[in-house]
Amino acid sequence: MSNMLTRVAEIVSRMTIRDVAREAGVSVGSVSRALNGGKNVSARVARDVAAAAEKLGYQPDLQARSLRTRTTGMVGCLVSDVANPLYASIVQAAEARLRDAGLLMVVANTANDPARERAVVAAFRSRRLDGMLVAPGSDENDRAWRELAAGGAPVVILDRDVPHEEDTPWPAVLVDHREGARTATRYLIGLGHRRIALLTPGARMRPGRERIAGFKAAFAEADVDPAGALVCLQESSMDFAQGDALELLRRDQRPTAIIALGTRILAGALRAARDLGLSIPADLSVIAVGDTDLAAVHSPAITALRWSLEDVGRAAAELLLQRLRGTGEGPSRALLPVDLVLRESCAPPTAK
Amino acid sequence: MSNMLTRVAEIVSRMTIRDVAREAGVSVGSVSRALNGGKNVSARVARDVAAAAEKLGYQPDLQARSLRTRTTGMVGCLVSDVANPLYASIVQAAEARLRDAGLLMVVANTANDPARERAVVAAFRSRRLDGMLVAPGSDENDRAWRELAAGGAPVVILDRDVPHEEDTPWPAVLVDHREGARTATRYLIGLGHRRIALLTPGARMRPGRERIAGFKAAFAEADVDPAGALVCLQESSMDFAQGDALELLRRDQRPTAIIALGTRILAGALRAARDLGLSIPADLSVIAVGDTDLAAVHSPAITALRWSLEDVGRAAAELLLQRLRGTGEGPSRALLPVDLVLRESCAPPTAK
DNA sequence: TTGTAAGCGTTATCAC
DNA sequence: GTGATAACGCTTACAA
Repeated sequence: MSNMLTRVAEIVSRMTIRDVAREAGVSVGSVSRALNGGKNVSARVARDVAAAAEKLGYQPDLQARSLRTRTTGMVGCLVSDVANPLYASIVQAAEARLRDAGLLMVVANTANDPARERAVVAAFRSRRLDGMLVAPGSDENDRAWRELAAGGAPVVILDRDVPHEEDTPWPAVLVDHREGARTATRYLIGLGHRRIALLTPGARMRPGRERIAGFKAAFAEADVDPAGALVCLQESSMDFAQGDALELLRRDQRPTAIIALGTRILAGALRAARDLGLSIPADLSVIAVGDTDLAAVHSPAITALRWSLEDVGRAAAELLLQRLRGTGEGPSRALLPVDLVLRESCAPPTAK
Repeated sequence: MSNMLTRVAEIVSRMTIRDVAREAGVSVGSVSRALNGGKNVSARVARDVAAAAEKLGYQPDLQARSLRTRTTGMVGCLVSDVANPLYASIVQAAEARLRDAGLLMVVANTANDPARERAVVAAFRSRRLDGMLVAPGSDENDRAWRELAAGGAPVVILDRDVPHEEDTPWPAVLVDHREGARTATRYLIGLGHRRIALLTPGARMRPGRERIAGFKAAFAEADVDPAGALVCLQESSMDFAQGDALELLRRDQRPTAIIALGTRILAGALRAARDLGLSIPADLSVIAVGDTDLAAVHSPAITALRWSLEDVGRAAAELLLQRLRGTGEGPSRALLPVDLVLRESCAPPTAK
């Protein structure tokens, strides 16, 4: 019994810097200096302190250190849903880079709920996180953004247009969805398509808005009838997309090509095509927005717009680190390219 | 200029409990009591303090509070890769539950590197996190697990068998992969299959080991030739799986059914079948382990083993919260079921 | 009920 | 170079 208690005590009671100081026969100040900078410490003290720390299994309390240094070594990451592959890869890459820099990452999902966003921002602020990566669910949540700015900690926005004070845009990593959509659309128009449907979730967020803009821009440039540019706003659910696509493909003047976002909407469109006996690419050309497993594995393989989520995460981490170190400003925004990966799902429309 | 400075000062300099005390005309102790328990405070003080806090925009420094209370309000989550959909959903669900309980979650990816695992465990410990959720990349990393135990903070293991001291198994959330694999195999045997291939990554981790055990158990129970149970260890790469499956399906005595893990391996197997002109399910039956988009959307739709990742995350969070609150032990392990979702990819083998 | 003061474990500022 | 000692912002006995 007493044996057990001893063991528990051994395990639980943590060694403090004072214990180390006593063991090494020096002052706490010396221990701190020896363990940190290594500056202004004699070789003897350095050695004794290291030995004592090792012997006692001392591990500094970073929590306490934070109180003094006013830096927590943690950054927050606010996304709507880490389980969404789109965010998961970004978070993954950012975390890797930040951990290499010795920082821990705190994640919080908001499910696109403005109230939660505010709560998370407040929580991050109260916990004094050194910085944050944010991908809000909507661009409109003024109270949250004011809080964000008031926090004083560096912030990097992930592929969103968050409103800002006049002349101080938020540092951000942006993806060039507009140019991507334009390229894809131009490609389809080049193949001879004149009625193309863009299946995308609402224009509430930057990526959707930019895609729609690029889509329309391609039609305008090519000088073809803009009425052929069919924008179909989608809930991000497979069933919903399937229903919508069915309706769309049954029309008299059905589109001869579809540009569909992500896994769910793409899957819905593919199912609809199958249900109607339309073969790809003979009867219908398809381009996926975002290169998912499904696009790559489907037969025929689906031509897709691809951008690097890892790059987004890495760039965001880099931007944040730059601000944290306060080293000469450098660029505060990054615009990442989108590529069109040609596969087997597009062909000229069959004459009618 | 001075205007700007003032504004910056307003923004950056944080209000402390002393500021609130001064503003409200009470002592810091009273402020603390008023803001926390609300116990032993007169209505007047409560009102004045609330007003002062509101007016000054006071937000308590949770970092400082932690130092006193010895609790950080944060839990760590160690996984090999949050971008892996398998973990992403678990992390998502756990985070949701924990945040509801007022806790923040710190994530760290280890890429299955034992050294990183140790580093992460140490970092979590140094930061004095209240508890942790752990899914190691391998069950063998003794130094890390000792550190983990030494930390003293409650730990919940995610679907792994981490070695433990004699009589104190780690609290854990386990998935019944063994029973799942057994059910799937039994189903195929019932359809008449006698040569079945199990494509799964190594047996280094619990899920793989359990699946193999269940697979073999089904053969043993059914009293059919155990030589028909083909275990094919896979890298988790599509190309590799495709090559392997090709080799497998070209054999004289090729398997008439395949059980394949996840998206990548499943995709490889499907491609191999297509390349060889094998139609599913006429020539080859297929069962997916894990219900992915690919399985649901493929034509024919793939019969799959499914378990709830959300439940894993939720259960883990629940188990951890229970320990954190120290409320009477309760069960320390959860075993979650695996279901077989019947779709269109399985049929009796064609006579040969 | 309220105020005072002693920490929590560090780091940083001083004299020496 | 080294050792006291004062913060950091908060909670919590303990006194009043």
